[in-house]
Order: sequence, then C-alpha cells, then structure tokens
Amino acid sequence: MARAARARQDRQRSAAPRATGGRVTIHDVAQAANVSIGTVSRALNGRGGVHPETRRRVLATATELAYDPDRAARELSNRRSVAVALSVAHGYPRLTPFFVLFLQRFSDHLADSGLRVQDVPTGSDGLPERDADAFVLLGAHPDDPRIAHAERLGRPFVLVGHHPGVRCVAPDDEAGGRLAAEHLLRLGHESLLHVSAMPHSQAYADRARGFDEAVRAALQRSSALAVADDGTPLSGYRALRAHLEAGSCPTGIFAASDELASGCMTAAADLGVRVPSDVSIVGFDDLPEVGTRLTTIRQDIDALARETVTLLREALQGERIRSLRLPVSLVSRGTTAERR
Amino acid sequence: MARAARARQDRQRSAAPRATGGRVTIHDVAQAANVSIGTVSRALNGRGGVHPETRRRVLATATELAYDPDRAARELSNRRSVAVALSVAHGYPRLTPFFVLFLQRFSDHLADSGLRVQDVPTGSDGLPERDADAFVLLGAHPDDPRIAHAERLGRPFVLVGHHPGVRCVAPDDEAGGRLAAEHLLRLGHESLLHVSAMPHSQAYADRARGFDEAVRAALQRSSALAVADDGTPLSGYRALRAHLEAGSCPTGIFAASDELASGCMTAAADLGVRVPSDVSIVGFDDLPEVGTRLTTIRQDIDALARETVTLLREALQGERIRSLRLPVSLVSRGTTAERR
DNA sequence: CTGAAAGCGCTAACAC
DNA sequence: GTGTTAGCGCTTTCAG
Repeated sequence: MARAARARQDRQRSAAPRATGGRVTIHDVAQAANVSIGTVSRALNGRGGVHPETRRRVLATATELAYDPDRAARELSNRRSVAVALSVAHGYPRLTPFFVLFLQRFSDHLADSGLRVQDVPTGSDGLPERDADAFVLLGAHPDDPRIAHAERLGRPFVLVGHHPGVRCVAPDDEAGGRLAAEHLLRLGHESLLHVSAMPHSQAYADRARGFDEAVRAALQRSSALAVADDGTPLSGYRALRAHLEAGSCPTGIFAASDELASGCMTAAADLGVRVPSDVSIVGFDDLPEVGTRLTTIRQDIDALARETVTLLREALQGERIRSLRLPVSLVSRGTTAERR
Repeated sequence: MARAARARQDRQRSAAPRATGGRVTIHDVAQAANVSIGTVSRALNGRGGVHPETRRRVLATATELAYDPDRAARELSNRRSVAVALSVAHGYPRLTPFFVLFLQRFSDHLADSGLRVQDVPTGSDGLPERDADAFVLLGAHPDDPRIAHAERLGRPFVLVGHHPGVRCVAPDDEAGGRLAAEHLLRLGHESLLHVSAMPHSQAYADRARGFDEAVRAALQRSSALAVADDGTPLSGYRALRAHLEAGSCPTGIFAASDELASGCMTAAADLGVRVPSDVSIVGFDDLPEVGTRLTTIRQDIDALARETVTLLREALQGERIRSLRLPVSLVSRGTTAERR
C-alpha cells in the first residue's frame, strides 16, 4: 500500500484530529458521520444515490461542524472548464455600488461552487463580445437582444430581471415601489415626487410602475416625475434641484435608488429644505455606504447573487426552468416623517 | 507501481499531448524544456538552486507556451494559511471606483500567487479589527496608527502610500500634481484653481503639493483652492459651483481626481462655462468610466496592485525592505486648451 | 447505496 | 542542480 493511501486511511480511522490548520475538511465530516468522504460529497452536492437517512445525518454533522468546503479544492477538482460570462447591458455603468456589490457576491458564490466568472464586455450591438459556456445577463431591459442571442447559441443562461419563459431572478421592484408609496401616503403626504433615471431599465421601470399604481389607487392621480440623467447622486441632486427651483414643493419624495436619494438629500440641504420636517425622502436598495441613514426599500443583494448561482447551476445541469422573485421590505429610518 | 504514478510517468515520457482541456500545465512546460516539473516550479518562482541556463530555458519555454499557472492549484498546494488582511483607513469609502478597481486587481494578483485576501474592517480607533498573517494598508495618512500597530504585532505589511523605513508603494502623486500644473501653465493659464478633498489623505496632499510648488515656481504665487467635502463627483460639482458663483473665474482647473473633475465638468456646463474654451480642466487617475474624455494624469492601478503583491511576498519571505514610487503621466484629451 | 481511490495542477521536502 | 513524489481538499468514476 502506498504511503499516501495509508496516511489517508489512518486519518479516517484514528480518532485524532487531522492537522489541517484548524480547517474543517470533508474528512472530518466523514469521520464524524461515520461514512466515507465520497458519500459526504454526494450528500452535500445533492447527487442522487444516497440513502435519505444517511444524507440527513451527513447534512446535520456538516452544519454542526460548520463545514465550509474549500473553493480552491473544489475548483481544482471540478475542472469542468465552465466559463461563466457575466454580461452587463450596453451602456450600463459597471462602477456603481450596486453592480460592484453584486459582482463581489456573485463571484464569491460562484467560486464556492468551484466555478469561475469571466467578465465579458457587451458590444455596441448589445451582445456579449465573446462566447462562453454559460451566461448571466445583468441590466435587463425590454427587447433585450441578449436573450435571443443566448438561446440561439444554445447556452444555459440566467437573466437578472424578468422575462417570460426564461430562467430569471430579480427583486420585487414593483412591490418595492408600492411599499414606498404606501409609506409616504400613510404619513399623510399627497404632494408626491418620483425621482427616477434610465426609464428603459427594467428595474427602474418596475419601481416607477409600482409607485405610480399605489399613488393612483389612493389619490386618483399620478405623482410628479423627475427623470435624472443617470443613477448617480450628482444626477439625483441636479434633478431635484431643478425641480425645486422650478417652484414645485413636494412633501414626499421616492427616489428610485439610494444613490439618487443621497443626491436628493444634498439638494434639499443646499436649498434650505429640511429633511424630514419639510420633505420626506425614501430611497431604494439599502446600500451600505450611501444609504445608511435613509428610509429605504431594502433588497438583499447577497441573496440575489446566491440565487443567480443556484439557477445557473440548475441551468448547467439541464434542470427545469424556474424563476424567482425576491422579496423587498421597507426600512424606516430618519428621512421620513408625518406631513406637518 | 501505483497506477496513478504510472499514468503520470507515461505523460511525461510520451510525446502525446496531455488531455488537459487545452490548458497548458506545468507538465507541458517541463516536457518542452526537457526538465522535471519540480525544476519548472523552482525556476518560475525564483527559488534558488537552479542552473542559470536551465532557468533561462524554462522561462523561455513558459513564455513561448503562454503558460499561466493555475491559481486554484497553487492555492491548494501552498496552503501556507496566510491570511492577508486588506485594511482601509477609517472613514475611507470603499465603494469608490479607485478602491474597487484596486481591490479587484489586488485580489487577482494575490490569487495568482496562491494567496487569499480577507477584507478586514477598520475600527473607530483606526486599527484593523482582526489580526492576520500579513497586512496591506490602504488610504495612508499622516500619523497612521496602523503602521505602529502592524510593527507591534510583528506582522509583515505593505503600505500603499509612503512612510520612511517601511515597505511601501505609491504612485508619484507629487509628480502628477506638477505635471498638471506644467500642462496648464504651458497653455498660458495663470488664473488657476485646485479642487481637492480630504486634505489629510496622503494622496490628495501630495497632489496638491506638487501642483502648488510648480505654480509658485512659475507665477510666484499660489493658485486658488476649493476643498470639496469628499472625493465624489457631487462634491466636486458643489465645490466648483460655489466657487464660480462667488465670482471667481479661473481659466485652468486641476481636480485632484477624475471623479472630482467629472463633477467640475457638469458644474461648468450648468453655469454656462464652456470646456475647454472658457476653462481647461485636468483630472487625476484616468479611471475607465468616469475619466474617459478628460485630460488627466494617468496612474497604473494594475501595476500598483501587482507591485503591492510583490512587496507582500517579499515581506512574507523576510526579504530586505524595498519601496517603490510608480510613475504617472499626462494624458491629453479634450478638456484642456490654450488660454484665449 | 456506499467505500476506495484516481486525479485536478501545483509546491516543497526529500533523494540522489 | 535536478528528479521524484507526497499531499493540499475535493469530485467522480469504479467496484462491490
């Protein structure tokens, strides 16, 4: 018997803990659950052919031991050479907080599954410039040419957004807009303004629709609308400033993102309008650095990234198409108050 | 002989290419250079004990074959359990384009070396909240408590910035400021404004100093200064707008970052000041999305990240302290012109 | 349904 | 100075 094999054997047999530098490995789980590492792997990855009771036991011990599979090992072993392309819609900025946060989480979860991202630029024709084994489409918009493109290529893909008959996942933007409206209305605000941007973007459009429907249901009329050049704080600032300088004085503002909202906050301050006593402001996203003090609609970016990876793995394994809509919720902080 | 061993042997002996899915591995290089994989590894990693001629040959074949070491394998094999902590100075934003770009490049290069980052938050005392095997200190500022802290801990560390007697790397911010001044002066501008932010930050301070020194040398007086609240476009916008509305009318502006510069561009446009015919604007960084049309001082973020990793590895191996200052250069685009 | 072991690409310790 | 090989943690045949 080769020395290596014996060493491994010893490890599995002996009660002494392995010297893995504190890290819990698949061997530890196997030993604790009294099965082989192969079984642990199968159980954990949902591969068929494991007795339900065994699977349960393995899963339980894994949780108990706080087992966290090593991504390098997984990647090395998988080596299924799946190149996952992350495609961002043409003209969509990539250095925005939301995108950065999503990308970080997404690569993390992907790496945990032993897969690797490949950031693929979108050409001016709106299509990904390189082929890949699988696609993740970000920045969905109506008549997105990338969907047909991925289907034509016959590649598995996941759309972050929504589209009939396609594997997709997205936050419930429409419900978020509704939540914002209801919150503002409940506080007695009737002079409402919606600050938005990039109307062709599915996310912004959905948020606006949800907000508008709720407002119309309550007040029998639409709110005012200010469309910023893009989603940055500066654009939000300029949009609100122009609106206020034109003489309007809303008491409730729903900004379609925290970034826009943060620009609105500054504009209000610069024009001597106090928040929340003069005007209430609701944002969207609940981003770490920009929206920390805002009343906002929270969406779970980490969950979004995680589910994207799940759907992607399902796609890779040829499973049935499934779509997800992730819940959002209102986080009430200091930027909204009752109408005076 | 175990089957695995034989298979490996066969691979090395036979002329047939390995079925590695197209990927060039260390085996391919070894075979082509007529040495063993061990020697290839040593040669490539600069470990001593390789004949100069052999090393040369290995390096050459590696380049020729476009060999790109697999990071997962490297990481798995290394497993030196080095936890590299990336520490950002307290109060320093992490969602800024510069930081995001640096972080991406840095993790990439680190992963290529088989190391792994661990993003460590900085407490309100200005110190990293967790211990680690090595530190990278970002956002250097005078009297940075983290330097003494890392030294006290006896941990190897690299400062992105500069400090006597410490392993550090930074772009030549001062030279960049000088370059901006000289460019503006050469175009005939004498009514100058410097838009800066966060004066305690080493980078901003150095850029300001370089600019000021060059201006004083030429005009025997300092330029005007506008300090923005932070480094964002919105802050740059407000700073310049306030300055212009107060009655000043500079013909040459040096913004300490592309983000600030982009805000300045918008402010100028909003106030009917044309760029570059009425005013010339120079930025700093040459960031992909924000500074694409700006005349700016270019710094190489990828090189900065790469050298940081190099210094870190040197630190880990206990080599002599060495410090780097990376060159910057002027990129002339459409936002500067001769004074009318 | 489960265990054993090959092998992913690489580094380092050990032989010669 | 160079070759050989154990082993990093995991997935996946292949036997039973």
